[in-house]
Amino acid sequence: MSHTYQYERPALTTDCVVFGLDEDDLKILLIQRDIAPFEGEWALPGGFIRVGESLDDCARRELEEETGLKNIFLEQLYSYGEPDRDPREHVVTIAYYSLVNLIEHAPQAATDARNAAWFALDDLPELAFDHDLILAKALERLRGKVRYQPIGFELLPEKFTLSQLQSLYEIILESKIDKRNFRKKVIKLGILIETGEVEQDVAHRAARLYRFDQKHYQKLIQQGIHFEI
Amino acid sequence: MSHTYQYERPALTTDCVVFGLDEDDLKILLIQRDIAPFEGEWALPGGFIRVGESLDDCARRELEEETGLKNIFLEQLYSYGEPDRDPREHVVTIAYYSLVNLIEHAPQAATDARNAAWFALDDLPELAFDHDLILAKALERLRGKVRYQPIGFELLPEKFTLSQLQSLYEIILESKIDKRNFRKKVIKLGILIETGEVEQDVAHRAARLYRFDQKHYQKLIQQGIHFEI
DNA sequence: TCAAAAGTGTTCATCTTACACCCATGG
DNA sequence: CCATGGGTGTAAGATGAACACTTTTGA
Repeated sequence: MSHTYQYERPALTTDCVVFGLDEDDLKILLIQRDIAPFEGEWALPGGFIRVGESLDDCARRELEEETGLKNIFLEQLYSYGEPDRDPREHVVTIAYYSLVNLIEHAPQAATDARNAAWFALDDLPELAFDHDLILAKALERLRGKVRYQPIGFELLPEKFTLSQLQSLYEIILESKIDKRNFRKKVIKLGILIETGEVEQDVAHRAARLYRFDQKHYQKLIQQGIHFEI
Repeated sequence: MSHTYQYERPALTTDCVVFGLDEDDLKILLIQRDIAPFEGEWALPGGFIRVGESLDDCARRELEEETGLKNIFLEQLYSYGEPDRDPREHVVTIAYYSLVNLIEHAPQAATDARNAAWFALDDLPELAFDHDLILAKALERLRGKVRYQPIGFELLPEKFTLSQLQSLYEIILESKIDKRNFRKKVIKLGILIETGEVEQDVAHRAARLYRFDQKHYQKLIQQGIHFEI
């Protein structure tokens, strides 16, 4: 079964930068390629777009097929189409980035035959294709966006402590934040709900657990409130 | 001459939202389609990507072919790939947006046979395909970005008055700005150079002309200075 | 009782906002 | 001399940054 067109067409793929957060590192999920080109090297999960499939659907499908991840935060990042970015032929890729919380989505290997693994950002292998470029763009987007949209919550479990939230910002933005000022600020934003619960099984004073107030956040946005951390 | 592939492939295009600014309106440049589908309707300039051509190159080429515009500010916006966005077949488009200054790039008709025209945003015709969606995204991007990156200067002539600059922000952001506060702010940013010249042929006190200081801006960015208007 | 992290306010400097009048020019 | 937009400063309020000690808990 083959398909014929009047004019040549580039091939089309999606690729996804998956970010996860553990205790003290921002990590990304990579797949070890089992076919040429770049066989044996590490690459972003992704694959070819099917006719009749939307870009978002493709990105989600490939992610689930290659890593087992589903129902996660996913957002389009940028499209790459330099003619020589794939040595086989002209391949255009629509890149996405995704945020998952490593506690609920364990860093286990992939569901199918491929080898998937989490890598800390400062301990990355060489990446196949132009995936280093894509990763750099994703990081830039994450660092920019986390400051004025509450996407960071995607990296945390549903209930979290203020220290966890602060640590998230410190890790992503690579800078220290003053504890008292940080707490004043996020509390004043009014987008956190105190659950009334506290941490369990910690060897020190247990911290209060909070949830992100999605509904109230939406209301604030509609009122044109400018959120910034 | 035809081309055969093992798997079906969506077609690939670029489309571009071109913004221009005149005295009191933000305008966009549209092309009247001369072939089906949507024959006779207005659409964003754009067309099919050639194999071996980068996405940016394609956007620039199409823009020049259809509107005569070249050497202008152009930036990738977002990619659209809903399978039914084009009634003919599955077409994925990489959307761009562009900023031109209407004084140096006159609102004349296109170079080739097509009919091109500038429309004020509040007086738009119905757009072909999902181009209304793309336009909305471009506007959102422009309004967001103009506040923290000096892209607005692309919409002005090389030398401009502070009133023109203020008017630009008022038009794009659709809100009034205090004259004294605005001037204090942009002067303090230090990214304007006084040319020493003044307006000519105006029926009132002639305003000073300024230029955007690209080099100094780059230096500030490298120092991590956060620019905001 | 010790270690480890949670939790909490005040002060000072900076930035933002609101606001009104004289100036220069051409017609 | 008048109409038009150009150009300028100050005061009050809001926001951001710096900073240290007490509390709770489990080991």
